[in-house]
Amino acid sequence: MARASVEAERKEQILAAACEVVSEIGFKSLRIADVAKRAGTSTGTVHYYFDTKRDLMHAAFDWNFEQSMGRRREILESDAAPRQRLRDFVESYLPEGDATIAAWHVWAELWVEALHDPDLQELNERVYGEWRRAVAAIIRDGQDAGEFRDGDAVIFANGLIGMIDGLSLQVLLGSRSMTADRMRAVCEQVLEWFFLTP
Amino acid sequence: MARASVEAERKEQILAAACEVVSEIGFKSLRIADVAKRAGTSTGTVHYYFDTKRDLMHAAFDWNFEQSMGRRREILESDAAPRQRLRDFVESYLPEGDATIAAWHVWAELWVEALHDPDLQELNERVYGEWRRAVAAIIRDGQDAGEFRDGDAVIFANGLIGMIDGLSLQVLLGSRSMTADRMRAVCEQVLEWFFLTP
DNA sequence: CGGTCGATTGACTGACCAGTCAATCATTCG
DNA sequence: CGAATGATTGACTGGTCAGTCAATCGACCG
Repeated sequence: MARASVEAERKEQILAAACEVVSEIGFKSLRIADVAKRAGTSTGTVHYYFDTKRDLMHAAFDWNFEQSMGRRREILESDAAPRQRLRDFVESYLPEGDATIAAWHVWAELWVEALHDPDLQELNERVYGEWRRAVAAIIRDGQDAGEFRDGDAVIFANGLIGMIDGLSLQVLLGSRSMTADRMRAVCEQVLEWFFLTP
Repeated sequence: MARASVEAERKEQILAAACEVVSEIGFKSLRIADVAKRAGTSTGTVHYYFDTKRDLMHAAFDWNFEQSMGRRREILESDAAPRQRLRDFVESYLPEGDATIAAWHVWAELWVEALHDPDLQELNERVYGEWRRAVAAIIRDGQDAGEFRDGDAVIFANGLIGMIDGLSLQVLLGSRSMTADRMRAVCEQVLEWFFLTP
């Protein structure tokens, strides 16, 4: 059964292609034919692995998240000081560099699609939960170490993540008043207030 | 030329209908026929006033913003204390109540559409600029009155607005962990840190 | 070698919908 | 009244595309 690997490999190709296309032209404009072309295959093959466009996109959104999380595993599992870990985490989400920007684009498309799709809301909930837990854990570590301000870690985490999402959107929109550098400055300022300077 | 008023009135009907439909089913699923039906007219009439779907949606996004701003004029121009004005402003953006939620939906659709449409990016830039100026002005008032923490008012404004955007998205997505009430709590906490308690 | 079956292809179809247009209606004005 | 012009209608068209399918390929095995 050497062919079992073909399925996984081909699916991965197609999902990566789907994410690239979504990031470049948006979900609304995406055609199965675009994905097939990008994946170097035919529309028939795309449909062989994913019954409907909706199935394909759900899988692609899921895959996009797994990839993003994978890229950050190192930071989250690092044993650096809480301050550094939180700084690294925030830095890694700044919409800079092709991979990060593309992942943000896909993520933004998911949000809007999810407004009218309970299954995607579920995916968002799961993913957002992972973020929140990861950030809250760092914050609790920092509080235990006396490095961070006291207060409800979950509220801090929600505020920080929300801010990152909102600012990233503006950066992605090419705002002249909110560039990645300016976003970095805002985030650093917020972290500064949050860190206790003994 | 009594008929000049017809144009404005009909356009308004159509734009309002377009926003309702976008908010209910999303831009991607919106059909001109849906808008026509909602406005109580025909597809022909919609096309009589708006050449293309794109024209219609741009005008609708614009209209949605004007309406939102209109609903907040009272707060922004109030002569209440800066603390109260900032609280009222934040409160008015919580995704609660049909009108506010619908406006947020439309706004979210604009964001994603704008990722691939420079004209809409321009609209976002204009609108976001107005927000930022309004909030920064309140913050400066508060700082001058010695009620708010010192620091760059623009950075504060950007951070606060970004956070509101990001949190609102999660609320709109029906997140169990981010309800309007929880968002209110996060915002209040942030404002609390920001206000000086003499 | 020839049979089996997973994988791949792309032409095709049926549904959908933005935008057009010829016809009709309504208001104004000479 | 009866033209002229603005407003409205909805049937229709042309193009688009998701999903289907019959044909083909090619790896593996007996």
